[in-house]
Amino acid sequence: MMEVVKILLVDDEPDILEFMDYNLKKEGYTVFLAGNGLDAIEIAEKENPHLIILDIMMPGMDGIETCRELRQRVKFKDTIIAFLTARNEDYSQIAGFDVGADDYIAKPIKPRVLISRIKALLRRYTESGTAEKSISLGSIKVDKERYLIYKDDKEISLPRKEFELMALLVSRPGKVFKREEILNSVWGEDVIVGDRTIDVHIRKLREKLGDECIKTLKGVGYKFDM
Amino acid sequence: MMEVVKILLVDDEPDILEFMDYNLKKEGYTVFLAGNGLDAIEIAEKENPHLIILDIMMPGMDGIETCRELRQRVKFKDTIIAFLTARNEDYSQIAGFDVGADDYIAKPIKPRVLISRIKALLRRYTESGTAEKSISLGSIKVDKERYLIYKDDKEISLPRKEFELMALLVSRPGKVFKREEILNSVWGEDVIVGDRTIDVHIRKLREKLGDECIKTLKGVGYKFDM
DNA sequence: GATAATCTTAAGTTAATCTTGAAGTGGTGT
DNA sequence: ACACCACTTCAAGATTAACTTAAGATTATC
Repeated sequence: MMEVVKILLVDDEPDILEFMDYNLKKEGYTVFLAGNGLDAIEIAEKENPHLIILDIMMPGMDGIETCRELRQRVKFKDTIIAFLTARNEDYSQIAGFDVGADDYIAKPIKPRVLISRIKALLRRYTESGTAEKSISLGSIKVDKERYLIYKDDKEISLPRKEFELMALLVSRPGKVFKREEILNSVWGEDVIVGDRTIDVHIRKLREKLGDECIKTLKGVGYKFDM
Repeated sequence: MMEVVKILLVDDEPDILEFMDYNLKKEGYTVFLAGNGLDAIEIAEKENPHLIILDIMMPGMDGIETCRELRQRVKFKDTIIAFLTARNEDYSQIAGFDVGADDYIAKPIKPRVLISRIKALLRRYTESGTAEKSISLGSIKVDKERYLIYKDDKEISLPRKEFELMALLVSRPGKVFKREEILNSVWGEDVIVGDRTIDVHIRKLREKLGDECIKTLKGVGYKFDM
């Protein structure tokens, strides 16, 4: 199960933000707020929300534009994006779906309807199995289904052991994995390989993904950290 | 593309049925009509519609009840069911999602919104790759009904195993299928065949469809990718 | 039942990936 | 400053999985 569900709300009207924020927090969601499209993208980049709710009508970059912008980054390929729309905005709704939105929610918002919709969206997300299949952190995304790493939207294909090692490190960012732990999960309990093997694989990863992201803790192990 | 899309409309008000019928037929959908829940189930059983739009408020068996009834049959597990709901029917909407509905559409219905919603629903269906009859990607199209592959509009006929293997890979483009998974879905759980068998079938596919489209991930499996 | 098509296997070949040892680097403690 | 230790780096060699081919087994078709 998903531990913490992060939702990013984007609307230029503070009242609406506050209202939704209140209702969603009450349900136990972690909520982030943005008042415009640019802020939204920035926060999304940092927080990797599971769901983004975008108001269509906003000054500056509108919801549709923001959505298009988000969808261009692989990182948000699997993020659920829903539009918030005032009644009678026929055209916007149509354009919205073409831009890759997953749903739209009509204003005025009724709390129970809102919650119900969000649950439905998240359920769909979880069921499609996307959740556990890919993890993204900062500019790096690990897609276990495709066996691909994305770095700054560039696709990087890694050999099996390297990929599995990477996936392990990324699975708990910041956690230090002892060499012992790494051996057990990537190589298996009973496989005997020398210590150099890990080093070399780490080196290959650093070569391909940049030196910064994997840190060495001398005498302890390695950790993934941005 | 899906050849014929069948939609079943269920409402007790003939005006609404006629109105939606007109608009959907204009878009090229094949439409069936039912005036109540029982008829709806009967027609659904016979026609296997891709999408069922149910009015919530109906005399006798209401939309929610009908939906629950439909969802109990495996046959309709993957059918998209949407509710038609009058404004302010808060409670109904919530109950609707719990019953396994995929969306709801608010009355009064506006043609463009209706069409847009339906397209979005069908797209979601297509993308999740559920019970697809034909899938096309780039220059390749797989028609499961006719057991045919088209490449650049050229018809290619494949032997059964080859076709099924191809269909499996194409069903989730980009996903890496492990040899184990391939064996289970193409050959069956309990059939024992050597590992080389898969290789050979893959080779045959590459021979006929070009080397590029099926990629090998050594030690993991194969994936279809354009 | 004969013929053709398809499927499976075995064997040799090729290529990607993994592993290792040796030499290099840098920090730490005495 | 020296020695030690753990990690890094490199490149050679080992290993493993996949490719290829052809032949035999099986299945469908007439």
